[in-house]
Amino acid sequence: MTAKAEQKERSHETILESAARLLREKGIAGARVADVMKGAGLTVGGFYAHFDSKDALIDEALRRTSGEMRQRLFARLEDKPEGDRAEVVLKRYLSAAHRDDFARGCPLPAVVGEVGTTAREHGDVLGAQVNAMSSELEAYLPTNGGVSPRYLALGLVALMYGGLSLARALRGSPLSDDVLKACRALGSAAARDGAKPVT
Amino acid sequence: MTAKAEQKERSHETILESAARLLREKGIAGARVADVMKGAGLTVGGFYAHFDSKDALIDEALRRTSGEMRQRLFARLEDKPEGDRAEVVLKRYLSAAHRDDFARGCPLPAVVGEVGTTAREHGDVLGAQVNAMSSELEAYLPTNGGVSPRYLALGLVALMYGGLSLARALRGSPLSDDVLKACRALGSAAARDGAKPVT
DNA sequence: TGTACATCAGTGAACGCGCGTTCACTGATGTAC
DNA sequence: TGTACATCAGTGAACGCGCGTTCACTGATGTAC
Repeated sequence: MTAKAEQKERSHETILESAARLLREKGIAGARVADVMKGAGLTVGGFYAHFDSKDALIDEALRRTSGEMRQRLFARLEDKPEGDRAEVVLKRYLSAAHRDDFARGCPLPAVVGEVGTTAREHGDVLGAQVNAMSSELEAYLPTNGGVSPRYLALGLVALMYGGLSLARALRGSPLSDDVLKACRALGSAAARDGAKPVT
Repeated sequence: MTAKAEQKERSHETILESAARLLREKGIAGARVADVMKGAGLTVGGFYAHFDSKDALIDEALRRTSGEMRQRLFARLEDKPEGDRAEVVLKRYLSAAHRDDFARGCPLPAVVGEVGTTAREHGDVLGAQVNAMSSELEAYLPTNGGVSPRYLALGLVALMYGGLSLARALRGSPLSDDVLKACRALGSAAARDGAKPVT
């Protein structure tokens, strides 16, 4: 590959990293193309040599950030006793550190609301990420409850996302820490013992 | 009161109702002032005779819609056996009907993400609404679990909000119904039996 | 190896558009005498 | 009761601003001979 092409690849990667950060900090609408390029040390005009549109960038950044998040969330679980692993995941996700680390954390709090209202076009990509997260969690859940691990995992993902999302929106208020703590308690019980069937 | 003043009050109310609908359907940024006024049968220019700013309108609409939602959510519970009431609330909130009824449903899915990222100025109003919802739910929860009803209620609010929010973002995909069902299962078990303490 | 031309990553200004907000104006309602 | 003036809810156009996207251009890199 030529030096020119290598340079372009590096720029593409830098732009994507900048977008990944801004997407998590400011959401879809808040991640402006000009700001993304500035964050990558470039100017606006060059953007369209790297991505077809802002929407294409958002899709790619959403996949990237979700993947990164899963890696961090499920990393180094072999050290932990088998029965504790789901709880470890829950505590990592619902920690004050994760709440405060927008730039490197889970992208869901920044994008789910927009996808539900004004950014429906990212629904498919979002669905795939939610499904991937839930599937990975499922492997660490007990099978002794009345609810299948798949449903238990989906419920826990909703609980985790909901708790983190509220905690971020309410950060600065004591309620924020309370929400995290409450979700850890609720989630840990279910992750350990399973959940009962619903009618 | 003069007929003129009465007319103005009616207009104020109509504008607020229009805003309440648009806020829930399209979020904070998506609820444009011009669209709100058009929805009220008026033109843009008159808006500032009724509200100081768009932010003031959003705050008022957020309080209004949250209040309405609580009323519907906790209505007619006297008919139900005491031990079933929290589950009834959960099922109402996490129903497909509620997911599909943006205009009259819970405003949280449309606003929490924005408040966490680009609309911090509504954080206080949002916090008060979350607190009100949790407090009202708390009254219907058992005290026999290892976790206080207050924490159990906060966790259930996060689960409900998270489940509805994801289900709305994923509507159209089978995953959407699965998320609702999973959250009902997880929530019902906790609402009935309490939850265990967390370390 | 050297030279002439082609390519193309990135620049910076401009485009069209839509937003929140302002403002001069209108005409129906209200008030003073 | 009638008349002259004041008020003010609502109109519609304009303002300043920022967005995503386009485009003519630049200059370093790559290619052909």
